[in-house]
Amino acid sequence: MPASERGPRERMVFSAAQLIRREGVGATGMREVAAHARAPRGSLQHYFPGGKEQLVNEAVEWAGRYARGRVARFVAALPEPTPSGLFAAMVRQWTDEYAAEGFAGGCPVAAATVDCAESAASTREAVSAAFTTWTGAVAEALTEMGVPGERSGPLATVMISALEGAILIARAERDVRALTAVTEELGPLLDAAVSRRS
Amino acid sequence: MPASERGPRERMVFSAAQLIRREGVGATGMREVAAHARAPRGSLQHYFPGGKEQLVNEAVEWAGRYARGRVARFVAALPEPTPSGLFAAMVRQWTDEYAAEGFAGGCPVAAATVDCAESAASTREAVSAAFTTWTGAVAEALTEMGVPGERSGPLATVMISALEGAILIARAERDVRALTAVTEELGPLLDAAVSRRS
DNA sequence: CACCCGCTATGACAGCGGTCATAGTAGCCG
DNA sequence: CGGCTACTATGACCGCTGTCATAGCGGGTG
Repeated sequence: MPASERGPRERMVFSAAQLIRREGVGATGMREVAAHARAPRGSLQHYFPGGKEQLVNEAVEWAGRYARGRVARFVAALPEPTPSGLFAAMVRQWTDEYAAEGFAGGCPVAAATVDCAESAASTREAVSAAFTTWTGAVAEALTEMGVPGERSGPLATVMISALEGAILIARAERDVRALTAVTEELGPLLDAAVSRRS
Repeated sequence: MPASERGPRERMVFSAAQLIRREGVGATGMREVAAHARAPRGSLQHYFPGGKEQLVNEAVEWAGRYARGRVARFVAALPEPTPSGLFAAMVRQWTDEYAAEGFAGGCPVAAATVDCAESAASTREAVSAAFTTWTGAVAEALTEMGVPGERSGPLATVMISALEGAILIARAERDVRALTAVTEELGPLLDAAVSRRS
C-alpha cells in the first residue's frame, strides 16, 4: 500500500497502473504519471524510450505479477483451503477497497484491454500474458486443493471472468451487489469441483 | 446488421457505439463518428448539443436496449427454454462474431465504464441503467424458466459478469477459450437453479 | 413574395497530448 | 583534471480534439 520508496522507475510504473485503472489509458497522460510518481518528467524518455506504449505495457505486467502474488497470499492465509474461500478472498479485496476508498478504480488490465486491444499489438500481448499468469496462479491453487487438473484451468478462467465482470458492474452501479452475488452463487459450484479423496 | 437506413441521428449513435467498442471512448473522436455514419459534421452539434458526453450516453443506452432485445430473441428461439441454453446463446453471439470478424470489438458498455465511470457522472449513470435493463431482461427470462424469484436476479448478474469478463479475456488472447469455458462450467449451475415442479 | 425553421457547412480557437532536441547536472573512474 | 555515464530539465513542435461562431441552404407556410 505505501508507495514504497523504490526507484523512480518502479514508482512511475506503479503510478501508471494506478492512474490507468481510474481513468483509462487514453485519459492518462505521461506528464500526469510523472507528477503522480513525484518523478522528474525528463526521466520518462530515459527509462521508457519506447514511449507511452512501453510504460503501459510495464504497468500491465506489473499488475499481472501483483495479482499472482495476491493469489499466493490469499491461499496462504486461508484457514482451510477451499476454492470458494480463495474466490471469496479475491472478491473481498475489491469490496474492501470500494468500501474504504470509493468506486474510483477498476482493474488496470481490463482498462488496457478495452483501450489498447485493437490499437496496440504489444499491449494486447502484455494483457494476454497478465491474464495467463493470473489464471495460472489460480489454477495451480485449485489443483492443490484437489480440483482435477483438467478442470482447474477452466474454473480459474471462470473465476477471473466473473470477477472482472462484477468489478465493471460494481463500478457502474457504485454498489458491491454484483461482487457479493458472484461470490455467493459461484461458491458452491467451485467447491463441488474438488474430488474428495480424504 | 445492415446499417439500416434510418435517420442520420440514429446512425450516429449506432456508429458511436460501434467505434467505442473497438477503440474505447477516449480514442473515438466526434469527427470520426460523423464520418463513420456518413453524416455531416455539422449535424453533431445540432443533434447532440450536450456534446460528446451526450453522444456517448445515448450510445450506451442504445447498447442496453439492444442487449435486452437480443435476450428476448434468444429466449424465443430456444427449442426448450433452459437457463444454460439462454446463456449459451448469449455467449455464442460473441464467439460467432469473433470467428467471423476477428477480435476487434468488445462490449461498448464495458468500454464506457472503464473510460468514463470516474470522469463523467452522467455516463456512469447511463452505464448503470444499461446494466440494469440487461440484467432485468435476463432475470425475467430466468424466472419464466422456473428459477425462484429471489435467485434469478443474482444469477442474471453472474451470467452477465462472467460474459463481460470472458469477452475481455477473449479479446486479449484472441481466442474464444474463455468464452467456451464459462458456458461449459456455468451451464450446470444455471440449470440446477430451476425448481422442477412438472 | 417574405419568413421561419430544421439542417448543413466550414473555419477558427484554445487546449492538451506524446515526442523530440538540446542542454544541464552529479558522480564515479582513470 | 578530463571524460564518461546516468539521469534530469526544459522548451518547442505538431497533430489532434471538442467546441464555438457564423453563415448557407431548402423547403414548407402565411
